[in-house]
Amino acid sequence: MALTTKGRATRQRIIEGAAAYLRSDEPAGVTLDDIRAITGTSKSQIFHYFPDGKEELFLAVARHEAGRVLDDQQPHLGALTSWAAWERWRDSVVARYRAQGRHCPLGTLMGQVGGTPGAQEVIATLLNQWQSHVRKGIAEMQAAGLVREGLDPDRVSAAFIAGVQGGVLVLLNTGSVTHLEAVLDTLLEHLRG
Amino acid sequence: MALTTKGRATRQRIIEGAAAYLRSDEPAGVTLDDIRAITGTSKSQIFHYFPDGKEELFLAVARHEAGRVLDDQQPHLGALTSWAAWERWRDSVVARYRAQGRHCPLGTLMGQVGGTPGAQEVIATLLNQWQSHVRKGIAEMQAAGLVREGLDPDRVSAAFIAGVQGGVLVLLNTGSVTHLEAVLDTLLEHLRG
DNA sequence: ACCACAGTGGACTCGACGGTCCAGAAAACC
DNA sequence: GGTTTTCTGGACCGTCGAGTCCACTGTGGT
Repeated sequence: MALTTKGRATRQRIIEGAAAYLRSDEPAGVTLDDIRAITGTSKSQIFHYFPDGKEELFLAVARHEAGRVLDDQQPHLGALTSWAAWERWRDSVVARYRAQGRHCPLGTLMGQVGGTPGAQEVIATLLNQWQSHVRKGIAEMQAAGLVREGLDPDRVSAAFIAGVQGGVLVLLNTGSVTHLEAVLDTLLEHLRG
Repeated sequence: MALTTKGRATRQRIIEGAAAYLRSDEPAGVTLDDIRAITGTSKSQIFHYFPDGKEELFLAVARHEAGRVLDDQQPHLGALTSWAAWERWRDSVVARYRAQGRHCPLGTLMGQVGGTPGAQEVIATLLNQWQSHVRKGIAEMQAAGLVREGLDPDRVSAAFIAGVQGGVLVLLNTGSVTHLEAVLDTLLEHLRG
């Protein structure tokens, strides 16, 4: 599929429009027709740019959103080299998900193309990158002698990832960020030793 | 709706059949027709016993499954009064979800009746009960002087709940229990001080 | 100017699924 | 035993949403 300038623009408009839509309203369940309406396109355009239809489109949107997840935590996530930096990161995560509230673009997407290999790959990649940032942060703190020696960066970073995911999950269901804060603070306390 | 003995049996058969189906196969997405086929009932029976249709039925199944979640952790979850008991609990949680693998009956149900108040209430109740068991365990360990004094049972139990949820979420996506183990072990280590 | 191909609109098909309806079987109750 | 209510089977309906098709328009190259 050779895309002209106009074509690329339309394709991008579809992805970003869908992403924006997911981030705003939307209780649960997006249809191609929703996206069509939101982005001011026609059926044929969607299938022109995403020949495999729903799955291909949703995966593209999911990748787009997955990128945002990490971007929204920058620059803090990329430089966890001091306790102050860790605190800032903690705050940015809490703020981001508090703002997002009960909506979860990625969650909604996964609800529709969940089981497919492509979807799992998107999530796995996101979690891996996320965890490796945290792991790197722990290792650096360790190298600087700021963290108890006995800690396994692999294990603790995995705990952070699981904790954040769970905190967000609880937020999605209850609307409260206390669990997210609790798990982050508890793990940070444990890091401090 | 006055139910006869036969009626109660049929109603129960529908709920348990649906629950069993969710626990076994099922990639994502259950239909009333699936349940009808599995349980050997007819359309009219389903709407006879669950007049509000899909939502009412799925909520009943969700309540049924939510009960199992806690039951499967007993008797350990109810008596977290020693480190050995905590270890047994940890193992039972890991074992339960390892066995469950990538299926998540409750998750599937939530994917279909997710946003409704009823669904959120089921989840909120489950999380509350779960957390209060853990909180009680922490308080008892504290009272027995087995845990560092400074800990806030509320906060740490919240962290445990978030951690387990997140660990399971990662398991669902990646198929690996390492995150669940990591977060449980890290939090236990933190409890030990 | 022409032509080939990308881009666009929108009507249409087709299947899936939730929900309705009614007629008949089986209990329960007197 | 007869009547009333519950239980059951399954045909039927309406809607919604993914994906197809084709006719038309714009664009870029020569």
